[in-house]
Amino acid sequence: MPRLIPLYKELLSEFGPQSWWPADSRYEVVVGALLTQNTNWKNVEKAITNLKEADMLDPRKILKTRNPELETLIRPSGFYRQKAERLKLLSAKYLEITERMVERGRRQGGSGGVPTREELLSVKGVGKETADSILLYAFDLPYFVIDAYTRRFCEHHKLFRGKEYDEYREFFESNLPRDVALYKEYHALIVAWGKDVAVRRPFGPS
DNA sequence: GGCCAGGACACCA
DNA sequence: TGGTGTCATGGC
Repeated sequence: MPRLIPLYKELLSEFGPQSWWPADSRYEVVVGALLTQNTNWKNVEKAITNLKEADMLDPRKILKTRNPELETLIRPSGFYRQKAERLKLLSAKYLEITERMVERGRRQGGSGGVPTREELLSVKGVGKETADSILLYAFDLPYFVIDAYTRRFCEHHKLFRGKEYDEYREFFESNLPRDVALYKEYHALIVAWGKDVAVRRPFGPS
């Protein structure tokens, strides 16, 4: 466990609990995960607010809406044409997953039918980071989310040096207890750290 | 007014 | 597999 837990405690005491993901529902997490791709979270908030005010934060309603209307609502999040298209694809998958979970629960009692990483990755527009964000923050499954901040964090603290997304993910997952709450908070804290570093040292890490 | 943000994908060699 | 172009808004 190369210093991951001590570092976690340092981050927690410096930045405090982040309590991610900021959302009122599971579907809102999914929507946010897609809209935040290469975009400032502030812009995503505007888009989600628009969807809420239009009473459109519902996968069935999204699927029934024409693209131009959807594009107008999510415009602040950028890349709005492709995101509108992909939000529909992801909403269809979301319905498939949640209906399956309900059915499985009814049949067997309890949980089951949760999404797999593969089925999320099969949706056009859902890459590894988005898939893992959904698995972790929307479905409480133990996948550690890797983003640009996480790579910088590893570089900065000389924890690990790799190139592939999954190399980083496996580094964290194999060196931390398999704890969903820990995964959630750790990733959020790394983002808080990354934003803080960006403000204090605008010309890059180190 | 330029740079970048909680990426993903297509296309090319 | 590695590099490059594309998608687009809003804040600083």
